[in-house]
Amino acid sequence: MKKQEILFAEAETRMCSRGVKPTAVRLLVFSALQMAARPVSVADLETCLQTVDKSTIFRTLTLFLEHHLIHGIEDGSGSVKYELCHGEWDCSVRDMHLHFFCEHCHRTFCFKDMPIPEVDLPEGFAMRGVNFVIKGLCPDCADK
Amino acid sequence: MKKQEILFAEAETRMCSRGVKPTAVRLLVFSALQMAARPVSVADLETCLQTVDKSTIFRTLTLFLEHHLIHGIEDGSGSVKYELCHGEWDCSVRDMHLHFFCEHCHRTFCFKDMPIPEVDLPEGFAMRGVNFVIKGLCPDCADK
DNA sequence: TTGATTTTGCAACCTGATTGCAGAAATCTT
DNA sequence: AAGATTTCTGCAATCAGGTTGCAAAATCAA
Repeated sequence: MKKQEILFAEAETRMCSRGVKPTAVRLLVFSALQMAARPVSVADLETCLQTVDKSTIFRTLTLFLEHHLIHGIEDGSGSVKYELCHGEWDCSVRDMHLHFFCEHCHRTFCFKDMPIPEVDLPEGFAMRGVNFVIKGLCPDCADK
Repeated sequence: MKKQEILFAEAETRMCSRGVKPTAVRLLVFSALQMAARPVSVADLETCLQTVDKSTIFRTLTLFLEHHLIHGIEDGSGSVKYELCHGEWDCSVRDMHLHFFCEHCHRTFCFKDMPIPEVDLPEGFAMRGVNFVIKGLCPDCADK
């Protein structure tokens, strides 16, 4: 079985388990996310999936978000980035990790092994999500 | 001395100490930030400073940012929010605190007494700023 | 097959951010 | 004080990312 087929099989399983019908386009979008080395924007996906329309990508991502297949990261670049959620059951805070945005090359890095620190909110505040992005210079840009 | 005069005096001192010329408009913007209970957007400032143009507000905030008088918060609402930096010397991570964005009423709260947790970045990454926003429901919206 | 539902592409729109430019205001020079 | 120079501000236009309406295409169900 080829790499692409394995990805599609995994994508299909995952989508079905969350109640998302695995259409051809959705499999394409999902596997693009599987192959991405870092969080990607709608524009990134548009570039690598030339056959698929921006609005369809957008709606697909919205659907994935609603069904907790992916989460979105606001890195301050002006466009939201998306990545697959690897937690077993939901996109809870425990499944998330830190991100780093390089202000020079504008790439966003995942620090997969750095979970979001626990926080004790004041009485009455209920947490449903979190966005923790460190900004600065990545190793490639450190001397710029 | 009236409240407004005290604010202006403080604003002027602060601006001068950071090398920003305290024009009339800048004093207005600065004191609006002083009086704000929570981080505000350009649109918020436009509303409360009807005499000042949006682009001037924008340029003023950009100037304040460059001179570390304020910092910007990306709360995921689509518009950047701004608040005064209260640190003595810079807008370093140590001067910053957590923010909470209510997904129902779209208000952003400051948790002034909750500093950003320390993080150990991988070798080669240099931190210059941070954006840590918790999302969920505030006490007023908790039962919605 | 036929009719209903869902998915997709295209084009248009919206909103916040950003810029070009010219007049107004402040500053400098003599 | 007057003119030259620089800085600041308002207006209008532009840009980019996000979002939606609508109709055609694809899928599903009877």
